[in-house]
Amino acid sequence: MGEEAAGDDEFDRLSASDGREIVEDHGRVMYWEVGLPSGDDLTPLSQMLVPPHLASAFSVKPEPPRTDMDVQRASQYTISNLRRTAPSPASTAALRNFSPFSPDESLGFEANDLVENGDSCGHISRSGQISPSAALEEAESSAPVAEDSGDEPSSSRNPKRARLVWTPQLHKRFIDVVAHLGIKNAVPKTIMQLMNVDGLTRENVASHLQKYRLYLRRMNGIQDDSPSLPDHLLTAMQPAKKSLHEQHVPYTPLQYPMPAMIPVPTFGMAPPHGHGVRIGMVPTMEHQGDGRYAFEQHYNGALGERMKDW
DNA sequence: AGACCAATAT
DNA sequence: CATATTGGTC
Repeated sequence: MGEEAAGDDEFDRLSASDGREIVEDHGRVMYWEVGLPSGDDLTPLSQMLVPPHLASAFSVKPEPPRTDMDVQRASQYTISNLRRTAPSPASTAALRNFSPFSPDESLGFEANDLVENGDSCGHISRSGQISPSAALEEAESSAPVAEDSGDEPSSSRNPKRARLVWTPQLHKRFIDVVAHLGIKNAVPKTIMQLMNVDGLTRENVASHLQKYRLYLRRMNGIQDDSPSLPDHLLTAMQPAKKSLHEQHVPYTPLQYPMPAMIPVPTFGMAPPHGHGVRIGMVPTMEHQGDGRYAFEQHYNGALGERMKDW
């Protein structure tokens, strides 16, 4: 795993409510934009890059139109990779924050996007399609949010939360956090806090943690590395690496400042082979005494990929 | 009261 | 099987 490779210094808070302005803390990012064409000079998202006739002439499949959400997602992915790649000076120890986009404002847009795209599994699955393995190892993306479309159970104080689906991204976050805290500190509440995922509850984490522990237990009992065990699974589930300094990790280090990940509630179960885009609606929110925000809901990351056997 | 965690329920 | 809920314990 990337271990603590991801360091980065102070964090830059990219606040792009609508995709353009990049506000950040120390003017660190702005200069990247110097000299770049302005938005008006760029090709509109709606415009096809390859003209239809050319596409057909070369048997090129037309690219699905991109939406702001797509762009943001791609941007996050890029940032996330940059962070991991860039060797961080000293401050390696503590994993740093990364906060692609401000969570706040990001509410409105995806709801529509999702709705309109209803079934076009095309773009939604993108994040998960980066390649199955990639999805498990890298990609961090936000899950689109879907408002309960025409759902009754008043969105407000609905006591019934939809079942959370631990997508590979969510699980990855979980693993990262657990790995970062020692086994000692890896308890539900702390994990939940560090994961910083909107709508994720302590109960959700506790349950997952229980399962994870069982997995670990079963895992080291059977050191057998016969033929099975698909690599990526191993990678994903590897026992938390104890860093040399995990002993005392109050809170700080690993932090996912923004609630980019969104739990994916669903009602029905995933069809045999994942693919349908399930839209879960989640009622409401509510909250734990300490610091978390309320929530949103969502649709399923549609990554057909589920965690297979871990 | 609140958090953990294992057991049990859905 | 994956998650949620429960209940005993600290």
